[in-house]
Amino acid sequence: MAETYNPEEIENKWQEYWNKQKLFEVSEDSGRKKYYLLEMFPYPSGRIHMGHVRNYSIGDVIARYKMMQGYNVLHPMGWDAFGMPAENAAIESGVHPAKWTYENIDYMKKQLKRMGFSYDWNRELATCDVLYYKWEQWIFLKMYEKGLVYKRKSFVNWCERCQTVLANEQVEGGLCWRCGLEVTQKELEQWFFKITDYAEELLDYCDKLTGWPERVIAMQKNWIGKSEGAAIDFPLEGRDQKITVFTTRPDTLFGATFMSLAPENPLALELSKGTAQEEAVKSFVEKVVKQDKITRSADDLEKEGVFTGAYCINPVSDHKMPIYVANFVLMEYGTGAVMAVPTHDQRDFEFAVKYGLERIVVIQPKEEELRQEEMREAYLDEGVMVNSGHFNGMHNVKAMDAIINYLEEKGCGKRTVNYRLKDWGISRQRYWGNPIPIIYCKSCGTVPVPYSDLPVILPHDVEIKGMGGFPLKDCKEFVDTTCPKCGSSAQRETDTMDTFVESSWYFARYTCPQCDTSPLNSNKVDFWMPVDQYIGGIEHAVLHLLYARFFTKALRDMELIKVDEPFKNLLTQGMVCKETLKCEVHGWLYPEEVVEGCCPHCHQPVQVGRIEKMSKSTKNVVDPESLIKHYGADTARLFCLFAAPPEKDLDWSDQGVEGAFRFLNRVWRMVADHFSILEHVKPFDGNAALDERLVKLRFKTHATIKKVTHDIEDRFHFNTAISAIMELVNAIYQFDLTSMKDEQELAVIKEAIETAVLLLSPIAPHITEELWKKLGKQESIFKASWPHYDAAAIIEEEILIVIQVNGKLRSRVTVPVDSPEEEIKKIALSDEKARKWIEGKEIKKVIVVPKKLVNVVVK
RNA sequence: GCCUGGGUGGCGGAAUUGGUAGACGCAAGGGACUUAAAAUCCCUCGGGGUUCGCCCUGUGCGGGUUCGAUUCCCGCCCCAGGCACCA
Repeated sequence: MAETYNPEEIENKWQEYWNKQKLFEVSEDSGRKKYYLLEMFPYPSGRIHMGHVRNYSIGDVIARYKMMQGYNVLHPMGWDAFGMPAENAAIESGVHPAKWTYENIDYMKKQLKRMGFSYDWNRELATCDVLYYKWEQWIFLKMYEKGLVYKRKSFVNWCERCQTVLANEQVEGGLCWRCGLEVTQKELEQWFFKITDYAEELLDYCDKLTGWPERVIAMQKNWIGKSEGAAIDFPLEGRDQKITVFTTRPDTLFGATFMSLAPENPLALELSKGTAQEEAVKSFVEKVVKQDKITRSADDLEKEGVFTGAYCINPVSDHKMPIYVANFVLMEYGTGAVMAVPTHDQRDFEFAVKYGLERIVVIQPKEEELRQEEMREAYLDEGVMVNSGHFNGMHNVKAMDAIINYLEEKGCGKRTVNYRLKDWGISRQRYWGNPIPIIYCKSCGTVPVPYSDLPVILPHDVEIKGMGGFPLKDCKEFVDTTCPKCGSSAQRETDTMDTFVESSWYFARYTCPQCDTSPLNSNKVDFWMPVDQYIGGIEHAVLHLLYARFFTKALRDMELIKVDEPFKNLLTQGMVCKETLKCEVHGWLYPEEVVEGCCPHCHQPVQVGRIEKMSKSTKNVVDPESLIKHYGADTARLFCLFAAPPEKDLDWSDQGVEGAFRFLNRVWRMVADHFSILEHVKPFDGNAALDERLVKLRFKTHATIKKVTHDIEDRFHFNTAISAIMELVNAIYQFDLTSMKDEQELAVIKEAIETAVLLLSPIAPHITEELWKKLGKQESIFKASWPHYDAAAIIEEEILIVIQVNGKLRSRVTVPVDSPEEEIKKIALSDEKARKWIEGKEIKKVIVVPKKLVNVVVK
């Protein structure tokens, strides 16, 4: 009896071998074509999860496949190591974030190694290492020099009890996630990156990213949110001042009967000052500004407002427009002021009805006549201009341009483009992040840290408390410094950078992770960039990918990099999901808790809930480690790749894993049970006549090479590639090797087996490496080249032709492949089964599709 | 509301350019091997009918184009994701 498949043993063995052979270490001085494959790096949370297993398995197949195709493959891995969980761990259990992070990295690195991924570990980087964040500070300073960084006041979520800033995702239903107190908005000085400078280019290049999924492009475009329109000035009554608004509907300008200001707009308080409205405006503004962002943006928020007591003048109609403060106007979009056209904007309509404001119809539809007093809602569609001075009678769409031209001539407006995209606020009042390299001096003001003084080292000994103050602010040794300009005592900036900053350039840093003379070594970065294939979760479709694109353009303009875009091709993989179990009383349950289908606490029957993303909170996670322990890394990889195509969500199935394991055992036995027979057989070289059975097997072998190559190369559809390999293995199993003596037969089978093993190797690298050796090979299977199909072997002499009558399948016949159309037609018409459906009817037409089918149309 | 995807057996999914719908796997059922079980191997497996040859029907729903539609077009329903008082 041959040895059985023991994944643990062989996986460890080959992982060590690859490591010793330095199989995956690459450099740029090679004559081979480069291929840069990158998967999104993980946050070192403690342990890898199934999402990582899936993401990195997909990447590893491509990396190994490209390697076997002869490419010089850069496949790095590292750690997105700054961030809040480390700080939370410190608050909860007193571990220092650095210790926590590095211990997690150690553990997760072991787990990744245990999966057998083909990383060049020499290039490993952790973003919390001084060497990495030093150069990020350098980039920050460069951006500061170029005017891409600025500081301004901005609102943040603030918890008064915890005395801390909260990220949007830490606000749960308007309450602080930690203490449950109502979250308020607090205005703080914040650092910003001027991503809006690149808005147009970021949008423009969306259409050039042909290797990106359409939906990601759509999301990015959506996020940038370009809209074209006009900026129009409204002079204030009785003051030498004006309000500028942005509108996409300049055609409705004659219908603008009042003005709405955002509560945050300083004009709101300014205009009401000294009027009877002052108090009302003040209390309204206070009330709205205090609300948290979630309550504020609720879709059922009642439209409310207050009159400011001031008026402005419609520049085209000279109409006197009351100025209101309204809770639905956003300070962040446009100018924080909106011209209100109640007849042609639903929000303005509702507001006007509520406060009894004037409505003037300025666009008339063709079908009916609008009367403002009968209108139940705003009219938003096209029509003809009315009540609009000399624009009357014009179609409103054409009038847009005409009105803007008119405003430009009059000097009270201009054509404008507005973006939804806002500048990127990067200030975080956190400890575990990259310190912003700025110094504040009483006499010199804001002073950037000189390049020669970098890095600004994040101090190790700080007290991390759950409540009150920012850890860095309380660290005197860090804060107190001297001004680089005048030498007098000064204070350091205590904000750290958003962790999205680190992930905005790590892909470039992988090309030269040790470089300490510059953020990027130009020879290396120019050799490897752009990333040929980037793989990661769809959850990063907007922010991370947009920021990384922005950084690449900014780095390009600093002449640190030559490419315009970082990622040539993008694959966004779906989530890993699993069935959930729920007790009506006790909530989510782990599968192992459930006793005979009942809740362990109340013994009520457990409901099998819907399939949801694996998550600790829904208790439907599967730990990769136990999976590997039980089945090995190859089975884990195979299952993840086989269960669904990468871009779709993957539904977890324990039986599916079992099936993947079963298949690997089947492959194992195919070789291991017969290797004494096969070891010294030379694979068939294609130079002799074979009997029919062997011709068919050879056909299958080479057709499988063709299909698997296509599925991996052009589609990343590993599930169909695997099923093709399964078919080949099934075909090989049709032969009884033990009783086989014919050399030619053995040669054809050996060719088939070697092919199956080769094709499977990027997917299940350990088992195939072992079997490759058993097949008598000396070198690693990953030094073998990817098989090419023999075109001659997949030429068919006879092919199956389908015979249809009136489009319905009636018969099948086998004909010589080169049969002329007339011949096929004749065969079809005389076919016994087909004749039953043709006889007694008039043949109207016969369609012959070469090599496919014949369709006889009868009446 | 707008923008993307998607809807195919009991389940995950195939069908690549308009040409045999359901590859491959899972589950289920049957059989072989075994004292027995596991493992393994073989067979069946959309629904309905059947004289076991086959026949009818079937890819969310309703139309259309075509010799022929899961695939293309129009209208609708449902699901998932993203965006959203964006002026």
